[in-house]
Amino acid sequence: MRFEPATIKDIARALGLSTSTVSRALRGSYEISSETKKLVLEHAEKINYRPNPIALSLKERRSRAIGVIVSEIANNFFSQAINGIESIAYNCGYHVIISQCHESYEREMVNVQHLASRSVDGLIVSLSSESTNLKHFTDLYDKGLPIVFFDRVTDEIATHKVIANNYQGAYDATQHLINSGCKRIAHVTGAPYLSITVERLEGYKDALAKNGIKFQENLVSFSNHGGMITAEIEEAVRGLFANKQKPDAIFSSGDRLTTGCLSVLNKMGLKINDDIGFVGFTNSNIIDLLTPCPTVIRQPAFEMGQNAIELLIQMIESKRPVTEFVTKVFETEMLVSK
Amino acid sequence: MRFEPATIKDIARALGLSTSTVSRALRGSYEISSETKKLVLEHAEKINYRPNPIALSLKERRSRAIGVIVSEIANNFFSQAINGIESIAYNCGYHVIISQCHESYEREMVNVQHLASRSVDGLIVSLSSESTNLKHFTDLYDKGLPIVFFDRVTDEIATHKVIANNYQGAYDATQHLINSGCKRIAHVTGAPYLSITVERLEGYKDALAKNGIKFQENLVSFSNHGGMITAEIEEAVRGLFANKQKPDAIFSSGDRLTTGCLSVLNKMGLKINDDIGFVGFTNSNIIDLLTPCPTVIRQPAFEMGQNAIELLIQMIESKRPVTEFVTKVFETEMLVSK
DNA sequence: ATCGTTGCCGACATCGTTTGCAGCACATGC
DNA sequence: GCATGTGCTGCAAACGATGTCGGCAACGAT
Repeated sequence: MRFEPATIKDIARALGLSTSTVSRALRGSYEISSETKKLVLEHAEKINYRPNPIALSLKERRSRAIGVIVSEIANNFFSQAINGIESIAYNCGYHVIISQCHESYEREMVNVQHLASRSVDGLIVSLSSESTNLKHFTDLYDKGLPIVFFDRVTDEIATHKVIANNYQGAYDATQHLINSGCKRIAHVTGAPYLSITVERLEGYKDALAKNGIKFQENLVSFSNHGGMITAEIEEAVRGLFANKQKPDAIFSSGDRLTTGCLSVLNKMGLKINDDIGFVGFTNSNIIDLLTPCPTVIRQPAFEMGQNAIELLIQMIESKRPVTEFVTKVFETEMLVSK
Repeated sequence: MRFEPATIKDIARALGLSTSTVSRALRGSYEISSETKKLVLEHAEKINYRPNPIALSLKERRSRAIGVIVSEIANNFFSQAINGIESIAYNCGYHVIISQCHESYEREMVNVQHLASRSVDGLIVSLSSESTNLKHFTDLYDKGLPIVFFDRVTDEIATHKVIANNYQGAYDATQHLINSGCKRIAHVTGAPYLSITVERLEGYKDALAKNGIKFQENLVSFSNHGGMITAEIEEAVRGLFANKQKPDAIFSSGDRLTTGCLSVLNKMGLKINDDIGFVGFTNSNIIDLLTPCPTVIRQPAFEMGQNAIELLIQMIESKRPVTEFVTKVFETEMLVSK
C-alpha cells in the first residue's frame, strides 16, 4: 500500500509542457506568460499538487526540521518547553521532531545519530543523566551542525545555552525552609554530573552556609534516573530517614523527583509542612490541588523553549559561522504554600 | 552555517571507485570482492559516513517516519500513549514525528498537510475538538496514505481504530457515584461531536436509567476546548452549581477536564467525597497525592499507543490494500478512592 | 536584410543513493 | 582458437524539484 502524490511531471505531461516551465509557473517566475501560469496553477489545484519536501531537502540540503532531545515528554517542564519551541518554530516554517532518551546515554546517542542523519538543520538538547562523554555531540557540532543546549547544559561545547537560575532557585528554596525553622534539610537530587544538579547543590550549600548550618554529606541523595524510577526515589527518601538524625525538611530538585518524593512521603504517612518541611522544583500545574500544598520552585519553561529555538534559528540562518555565544539565564519563581 | 556530511561520492573519489561499487560494497553485495569491501567499509568508518535518508526517501518513496497528531502532549493520556507508540516504532526502525493541534481544526489541517507532504509513511491521529469536516484526512486516505485513529475516532473513515471502552468506563464511574448515594450527578465533558464524548455520555445516561434516575440536560456541560482553557472549565462548573438544584456529584470526562474540575472545586472550597462526589477520567500519576484522593477512570494509554502503531505498521508494510479493519477496544480501570 | 532585444520555453545538470545492464579480464571447456 | 562462464566493476537512469543555459520566434531599429 503506497501513497503516490502528484508531481510536477504529472502537470507537465498533462499540459504538454516541460517540468522547468511548470516549476517556474508555480513559483510565479516573470519569464512565464500569464496564460501558461494560469493553466498550470489551475491544473495544480485540480490534482491537489503539493511540492515534495523530500526532493526539496535533497536539492537545498536542508530539511527545515529541527530536532529536540529531552529525557521524557511526560515531564511538565519538558512538555511546556516543547510547547514554547513549537510556537516559534511553527511561525518560522520549521518542523519539530521530538525525541526522548529516557535518561539513557545509549538512547541519546542513537537518537542524535538518527536525527542528524535525517538531516535536521539543528538540535535543541537537554542532556541525559548518563551523558558524561559528549563525543556524539562534538563530532556533529564540529562539522557544523548548530546545537543549542537548554536546562541540562555542558561547558565542553561552546554554543548558545538557555538555563534557569538554578543556583538562586535552590538558594531561595533552602532559605525558605530555614525561615520556616527547619535545620536538617535534606536534598534529593538527580545525577551528580548534570549541570542542574551541580548548580542547585551549590545554591543549597550556600544558603546553609549563610545561615550557619553545617553541610552534611549524608543529607544529600543523588538519583541517577532523575525520578523516572519510583523505586529509586523511595530508596533515596527512606535512606535519608535511616540516618540517626532524621531530616526535618526535604528540598527536591526536579519535576519527577518532586512528585516522586511527595508520593513517597505520602506513603510513609508524613504530612508536608506539619511533619516535614518541603520545597521542590516542579512545573506541575496541579500542584496546588495537594492539601497541604507544598512550596515549589517553578521555571519559565515555555519562555526557555522559545528562547532556545530563537537562538537555534539564528545559528541556522546565519551566513557566517557564529562565534559569539550567549548563555541566557531565566529567573525561577517560588510559589509559597498557603 | 551548514552541516555537510560525507557522501558515497567522497568514498568513491578517495578510493578511485565508482559510486555504484561503493554503494554495493556498503550493503555487502555478493558481487563485490571482499578486498574492495574491506577497503570501502574501513574508509566509510574513518570519515564517519552515514547514508543520507533524504536521498533514500526520495528514491524509495518512503520515509520510515510516521506522524502522530494529538491535541496536546501536556496531557498524561497522550504522553503515555506516545511512549507506547515510540517503544514499538523504535524497534521497527520508524521515526515518530509528534504534532500538536491544540484542539484547533485549523492547526490540525495544517499539521496533516505538513506531515503528509513531508512524506510520512502513515499517520496516527486523535481528532481535535473542532474536527467535524474530515476532508483533509479522507483526501489523503483515499490516495493511499495509511491512517490509524485512536482515542477520538470517526465513523466516516473505514480504517483501524484503537479506543478505550469509554461507554463502560463512564457507566462504571456513574454507577460508582450512585452507589455512594449521589442522585444529582453532573457530567463535565468535552466537545459534543467527539466520539469519546458521545460514548461516555451514553454510558453515563445508561447508568442513570438503569438506576431509575432521570437524565437532566442541564446537568451536562460541554467544554469545547477539552480543559485546555481554565476559564472554560470554571464557567462550566460554576454553571452547573447555578442550577436551582445543585449537583451532588461530578463525573468528568478527560484528563485536562478532570484536573481542571478538581482545581475549580478546590477554589470553590468544596471537598471531594465529603461535600461532593467525584469521578473523572485521568491518567495522571500523581492523582493519589490528593487528599482526599478522587476515584478515577484510567485508560491503558501505553498499550493503546502500542496497538495503534502495530496496526499502522501492518498497513504500511502490507503488500496489497488492506480492506479488513479492526476496532480494538481496551478496558478502562477504575481506581477507587481510599 | 541584418542585428539586437524581448518574451517565452525546453534541455540538461544537480542533490545522494540504488540498481539493471553492459563490459572487461581472466579462466575453463571443447 | 573460439565460445562460454564468472568475478568484479562502471555507466546511466531514476526519484522530484530547481536553476543555468541556450534557443526560437517575433518585433522594432538600423
